[in-house]
Amino acid sequence: MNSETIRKRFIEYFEKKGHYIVKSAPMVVKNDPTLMFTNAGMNQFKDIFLGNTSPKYKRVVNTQKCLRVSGKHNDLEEVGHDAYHHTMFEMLGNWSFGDYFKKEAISWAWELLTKEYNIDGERLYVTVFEGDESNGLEPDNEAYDIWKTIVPGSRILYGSKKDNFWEMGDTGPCGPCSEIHIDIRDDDARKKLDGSELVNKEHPEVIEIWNLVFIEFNRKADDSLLPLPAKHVDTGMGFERLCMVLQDKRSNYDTDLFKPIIDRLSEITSLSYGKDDQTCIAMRVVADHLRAVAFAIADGELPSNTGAGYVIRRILRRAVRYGYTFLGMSEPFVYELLPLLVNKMGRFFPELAGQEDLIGKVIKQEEQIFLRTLAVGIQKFEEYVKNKLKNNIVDGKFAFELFDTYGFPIDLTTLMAREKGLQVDMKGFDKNMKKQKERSRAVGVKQAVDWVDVRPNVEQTKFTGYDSLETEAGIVKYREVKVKGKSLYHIVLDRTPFYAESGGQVGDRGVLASDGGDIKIVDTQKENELIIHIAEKLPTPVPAKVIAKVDKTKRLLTANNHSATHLMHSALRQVLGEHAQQKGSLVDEKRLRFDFAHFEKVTPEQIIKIEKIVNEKIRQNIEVEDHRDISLEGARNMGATALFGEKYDELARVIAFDRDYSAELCGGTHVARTGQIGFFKIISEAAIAAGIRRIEAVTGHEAEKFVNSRFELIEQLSGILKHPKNLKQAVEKLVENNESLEKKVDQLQKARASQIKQELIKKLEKTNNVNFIGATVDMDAKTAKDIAFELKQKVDDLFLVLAYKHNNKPGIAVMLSDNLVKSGNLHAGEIVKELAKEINGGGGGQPFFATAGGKNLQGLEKVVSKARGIAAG
RNA sequence: GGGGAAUUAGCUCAGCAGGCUAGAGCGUUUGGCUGGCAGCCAAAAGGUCAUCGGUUCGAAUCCGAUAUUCUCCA
Repeated sequence: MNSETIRKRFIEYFEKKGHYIVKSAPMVVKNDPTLMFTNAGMNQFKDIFLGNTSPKYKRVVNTQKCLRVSGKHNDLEEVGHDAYHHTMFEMLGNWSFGDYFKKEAISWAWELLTKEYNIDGERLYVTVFEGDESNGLEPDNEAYDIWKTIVPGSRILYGSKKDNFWEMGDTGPCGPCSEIHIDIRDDDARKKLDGSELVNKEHPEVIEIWNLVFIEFNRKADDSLLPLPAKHVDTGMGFERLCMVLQDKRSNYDTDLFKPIIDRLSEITSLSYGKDDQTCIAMRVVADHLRAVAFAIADGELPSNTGAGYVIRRILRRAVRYGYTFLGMSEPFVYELLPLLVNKMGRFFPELAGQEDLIGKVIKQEEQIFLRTLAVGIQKFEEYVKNKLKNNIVDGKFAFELFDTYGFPIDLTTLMAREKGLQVDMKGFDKNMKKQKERSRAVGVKQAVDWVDVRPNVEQTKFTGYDSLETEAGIVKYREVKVKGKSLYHIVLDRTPFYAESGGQVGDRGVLASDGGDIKIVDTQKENELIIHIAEKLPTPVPAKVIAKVDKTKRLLTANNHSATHLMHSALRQVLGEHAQQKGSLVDEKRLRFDFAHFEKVTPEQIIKIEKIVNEKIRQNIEVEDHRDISLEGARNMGATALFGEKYDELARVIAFDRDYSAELCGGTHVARTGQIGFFKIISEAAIAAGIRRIEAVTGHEAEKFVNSRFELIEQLSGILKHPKNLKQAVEKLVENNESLEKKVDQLQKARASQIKQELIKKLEKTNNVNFIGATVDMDAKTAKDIAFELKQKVDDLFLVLAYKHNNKPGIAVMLSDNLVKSGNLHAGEIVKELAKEINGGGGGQPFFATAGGKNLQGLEKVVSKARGIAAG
């Protein structure tokens, strides 16, 4: 059975049992401070479990793209070394939100495995929760009794809290779970030792394939458990592992999901898979990481040097590093594997197939950048070995510097050291690494505190901000959050006009007014579906009722920019082509920033065209069409632009300005009529990544200001030039004149210098085989230096002392011919120090040329006479 | 969000225990030689040493801020 069929069967089975099919949420998580990437199937339903929102369907089935590379689940360093760890994987799941519970979940799981997938039931073992006294939890006898009707007791095992009690995190929904394990050993091995002995014992052939979680508690910050009002089922079955079992393989990497990629790798590298250990590991690493990176980019997360983008960069770099070290690849090659992945998964995940070009380009460029980083690191290493190596040990501090500053992987340093018969001081490296981590962790620690409930049982904040900017509201709950020792307060209301940051639009500011005083809201953020008002101060007592007022000016200006963004998005596609899709955006009250896919610079002509179209639409004063709670299907029929990597509910909102021109799925706030935007002006266009460009633009008042400032600049320039008829010509002429004048000044200065030189030569005094020139002159240090160097070329046996005055400060320059320095035991630096005493100063320099500065102008004459004395010996 | 590093000619970089009035290779231009596949020889042009400020007699070099880029950690 191939992987596509396996996935399809799962989904269709539960669809038949009344489950609604939900699309995989994007792998990259937005609006959740605790999570960067989706790391479990339940992530997108978290709000339902937490009671922040009510489910639209009680039964749901899905396959979820997951990435485990950071935080609690970090599998990155494991990947490649065994047959089953992955960074990115799919989690198949069926869900019940307050609907069916243990009985159905268990019997359907059994039926699907043994009937649909034809797995031999004899090979399956199940586990149930044994209870835990410290939490006062009973054994899960209910699950045991249900299983007892299906499998003999000898194949039902009790498991500990570690294996059979599932928790979302330190706090939050949790409950006992029941796992299904499979024994895929051969018959001989099974006869010798019963599979039940090997369950949960890390045996590679007796493995868990499905976890059925029965969520019934909420874990509080004080570690106590509260029963939930509704009980839920959350199941997760690793898709890659299931494919391995059903395709009768011993490694996930032998399934049709990975084999084509590994075969191609074999071709490219001319190395065979399955022989050398290092080669196999490297190929698995590459095959796995390709998937993670490609899907992340498809979800809109580009490699970068901060946050989630940095994690993506690291994954790709790990692949390149293994390829470089163990597969001999010193040119980009990962991107070449992409078409195979698209061929395997592109049909089910259109975001992948639809952006193949872009993903390939981004990967290729990223590979090139990293190979360059490696080359620099190798050079630094060679230099170090040549110049600074002591006792054949590579200093840990240096190894860390290579890693920390130049991004050179430590295992490559070790490898290169070994090739030269050197050792790396790993203790020193670890010590520095530890310091770095402590530094980072010391700041930005967020303390999670439980919410203080003011009025429980309010399900979800009602957002009223599309229609009004002021509402009476009640405070539902609040909490204090400490960031960097500073306290911030999070407030949740039962209804609010405040727009929380999302879809690129910044959060609202404003006040919550009450009898007890106003609460100033500095920002509004979303945590999943929860709208959080952020304040720096909270009055005591915390008022129960407030009037929530949004900062109107900021909101309106932001709306201008947001609507203009939509108008521009359509204009971009019209001018550049349909590929110019949104890749990111930021809208606030000052400007709009828009990133989109495009492979070359947008020409000035195209910019003008885009501006023209947008301004045309503004002047048409189009009324907004605001379709709320429209079905996804309906939105699509309207021709609404949906974006990859955005998470949308089943019910969407469509914002249209002239339906044929612009219709987008959008949750933001917009103008009532486009005329309100006033004027649109692009102020910059630049590349930000491979195939991604960024436009910044302003609207209304800001745009006016921008144009005016340019206009003013021209006026000022024209004014400076006394308002010529043709400004451009006048400037050109000015530049020309300036050039020729500069040349003339140059000539004159040279003439003057040569005149001074002549005069100085006239003052030459022959004493003691030395040609002494001493003079007090009026010039700056630079000129004195110039003259000194020129005289050195002209006069043999020169002993020159220039005592100069500039800006009412005295200075001395001493120049000696080379032969005097060599034979005469003279040193300009020493001489100038001695002379400087006369002007209350100090100085120094090289043996043949030195300078000094001081304070006493009166001493200048003395300097010359004293110098004459020295020259005379 | 925090730490480290880099920024010098069109390109790639050297110079950085303060002081050779800023160098190399490639590229460009000019002249000469030469029957090619990076031809050879000679010469020239090309630099606010990222920006701003400070220390100093003197800063590409030391210090601080800013910008951009790289990089590690969270």
